[in-house]
Amino acid sequence: MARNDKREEIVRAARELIAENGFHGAPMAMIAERAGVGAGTIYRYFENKDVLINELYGGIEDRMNQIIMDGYSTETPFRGRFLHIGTGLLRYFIEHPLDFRYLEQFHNSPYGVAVRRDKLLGNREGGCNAFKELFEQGMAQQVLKNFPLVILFDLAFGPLVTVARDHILGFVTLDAAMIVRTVEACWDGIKR
Amino acid sequence: MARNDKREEIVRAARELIAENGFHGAPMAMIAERAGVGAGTIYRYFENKDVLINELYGGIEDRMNQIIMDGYSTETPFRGRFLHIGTGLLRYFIEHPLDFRYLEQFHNSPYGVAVRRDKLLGNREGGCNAFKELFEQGMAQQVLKNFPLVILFDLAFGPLVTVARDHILGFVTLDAAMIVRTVEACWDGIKR
Amino acid sequence: MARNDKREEIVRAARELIAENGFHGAPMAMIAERAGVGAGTIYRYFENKDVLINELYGGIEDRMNQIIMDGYSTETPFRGRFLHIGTGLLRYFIEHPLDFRYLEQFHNSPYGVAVRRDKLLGNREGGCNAFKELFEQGMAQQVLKNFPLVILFDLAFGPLVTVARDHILGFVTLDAAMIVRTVEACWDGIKR
Amino acid sequence: MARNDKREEIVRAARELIAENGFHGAPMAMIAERAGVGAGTIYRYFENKDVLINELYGGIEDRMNQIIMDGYSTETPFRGRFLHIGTGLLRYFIEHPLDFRYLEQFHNSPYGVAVRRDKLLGNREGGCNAFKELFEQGMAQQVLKNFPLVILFDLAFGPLVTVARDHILGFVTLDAAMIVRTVEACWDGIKR
DNA sequence: GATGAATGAGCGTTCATTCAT
DNA sequence: AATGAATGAACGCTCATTCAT
Repeated sequence: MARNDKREEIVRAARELIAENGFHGAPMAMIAERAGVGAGTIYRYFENKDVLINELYGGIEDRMNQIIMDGYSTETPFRGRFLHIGTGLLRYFIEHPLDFRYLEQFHNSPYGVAVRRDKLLGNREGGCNAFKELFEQGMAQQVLKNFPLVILFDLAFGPLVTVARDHILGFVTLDAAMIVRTVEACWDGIKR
Repeated sequence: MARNDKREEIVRAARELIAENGFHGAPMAMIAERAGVGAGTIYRYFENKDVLINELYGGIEDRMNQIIMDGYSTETPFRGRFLHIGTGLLRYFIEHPLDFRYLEQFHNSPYGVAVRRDKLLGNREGGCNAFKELFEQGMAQQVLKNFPLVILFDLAFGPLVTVARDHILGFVTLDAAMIVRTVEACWDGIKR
Repeated sequence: MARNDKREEIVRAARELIAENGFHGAPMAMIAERAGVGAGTIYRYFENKDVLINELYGGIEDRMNQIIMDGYSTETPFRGRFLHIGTGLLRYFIEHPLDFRYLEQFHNSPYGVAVRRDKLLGNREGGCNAFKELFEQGMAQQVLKNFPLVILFDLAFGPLVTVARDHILGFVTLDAAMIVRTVEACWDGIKR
Repeated sequence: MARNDKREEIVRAARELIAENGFHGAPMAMIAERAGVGAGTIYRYFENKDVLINELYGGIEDRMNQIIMDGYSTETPFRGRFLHIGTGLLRYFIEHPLDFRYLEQFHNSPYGVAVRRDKLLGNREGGCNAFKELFEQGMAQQVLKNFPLVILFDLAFGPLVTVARDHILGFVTLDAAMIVRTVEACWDGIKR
């Protein structure tokens, strides 16, 4: 197995196990076994479990941003841009429940807080920046309600995450139309 | 220390530690130490850690419901009733950050999922029933958008939780006015 | 409850629980509960658990000896005397399975060894002395095989204990006739 | 230390401690210490304490059966066959006092009862089957007293176990001649 | 570089014993 | 005298991490 393959297997195994069982349900030995490598090998690629968890997070976020931002254009009117990102996000969650579960586990840990702080301070790249720009422009042009940026994020993101969770847990089933309607409702919440 | 004081100390210590560090970061021995009791003493009041966690949750929920529902009247128009509950909830979260953090930890665990399922099925008492009634009536009277109840919950609750978290983590600071404006924005999201 | 009643209740509860569940399955708190007394009360009557266990043993042995030796006469010929004691013993075991189980638990512990040592050295009273006398006389009069006393004990007692255990565990069912035949077989083993 | 050595050390330490102090007197940490390994290491070789206890038992039984049955021939007359097995057993006990004490502890536990049940039902291999065959044939050919098989076992085994215990505890000392005479006495007990 | 056996601190929990009431 | 709440050492077991091979 080539070096990169090995790393990839470790990442895949860790994501699966953590998403399925939480951080507690994913001991390093189990990750190693599922990845088909030795337990010690993981430590050649990741300094320790925390680092693995953080890198895993970054990988998911990157892939998610890429998919969401595909076809995104700053030429589109505000509402369309919001719907693009919002539905993209919600669709990604639903189509990648393992990633979603992982993100939830992650955000509910000390690291999650640190990462979120960096994001809000703009220290991190990603689709969030598109959101940030969108919201700042939207407020400047009086299309959006005048709120601290963080709250605008929460009004827009909050329901999407919660809805995705309920879909994945089986409390409700979202089809394409419902996804759109849900994101439209979020828009109603933030638009002036 | 009287018997009830001791129990209260255990509950306080557990809530603090779990809120601050999560379930993993709150070993029974540490809870006992912070409560100023012996490790075995906890088991006189709670059969095991799971029971402690669940009772803690129940206590928080009860207190929260009581405060939120105080002054609530089904005579008030829909919007007013929603604002009453929504601002009550958000205010409670902000004024009881430990409770809020605890609830977050709890809902991100297998127990949390089970509890949420019961709630949705109406098997549990509490403020949620008021919400449920409000939403069902609101939809029936065409005041609210027509959505599955679960999604309506998410559109209304999701942002409040997210906003509360950001306030508590210090990413934004909510004053009384901002609390109201935030809940009003949530109303805009669900109203027809 | 009078003092002696209380002591008796503790003894009864302890015997039952230890016989049923072994020493591990009989915590002091459980004994206290079944006896209907406070946990600390036991320590007014018995210095600690070990003392309780030992006194319990003595009580069982005393009662057993009394029953077994009832009607025993040194006038009877050797064989009859052996059958009297042997069948008495086996019958007692079968009719008092709790006592038997207790004795087994007890003998399989450090205390059991000490007690057995005392017995063989003649430091303890009881039915054993009758056995001892019987065996010593029997050997002197060439009715019994010439063996160290200890071995004669073992040849005579060993099967009775084992048979009783198997009866109580349900591996075999002994009726009155079988009891006699079993003890007769033991006699065949030791007689010259 | 090689892998097999380590396993062997754990087995040795466990057998010693359990034989000397019983199951309660042999905590896993103590076994590990005496074996010269870390506490967690034991769990690489044995799933849990119960498994360790059972495997230990199986190992002892296997070795014992092999030694006892060495040179055993179904051509030999009944008495000779019984003496072969009986003296083999007693000699094994005396020469392997740790094994003997271990077996006693084991049989006085829930597992021991289950194992004995299996043996009686013939679900287990080993020297017992030779005994069983011997007894059944012996009864059929009227050489042995007519007893339920279980009782015949007890009459033959019971004294051997008891004698071995007394020898090991130092209450009596058996030499080769005394071993033979003891087993002969057992034969007298079961022969017609 | 890769391995996986070995480690030991730390977990949740039990229970004989004490002592304030 | 009697209580039973409180204790904390000790248990079986897990798992992130190390290091000899």
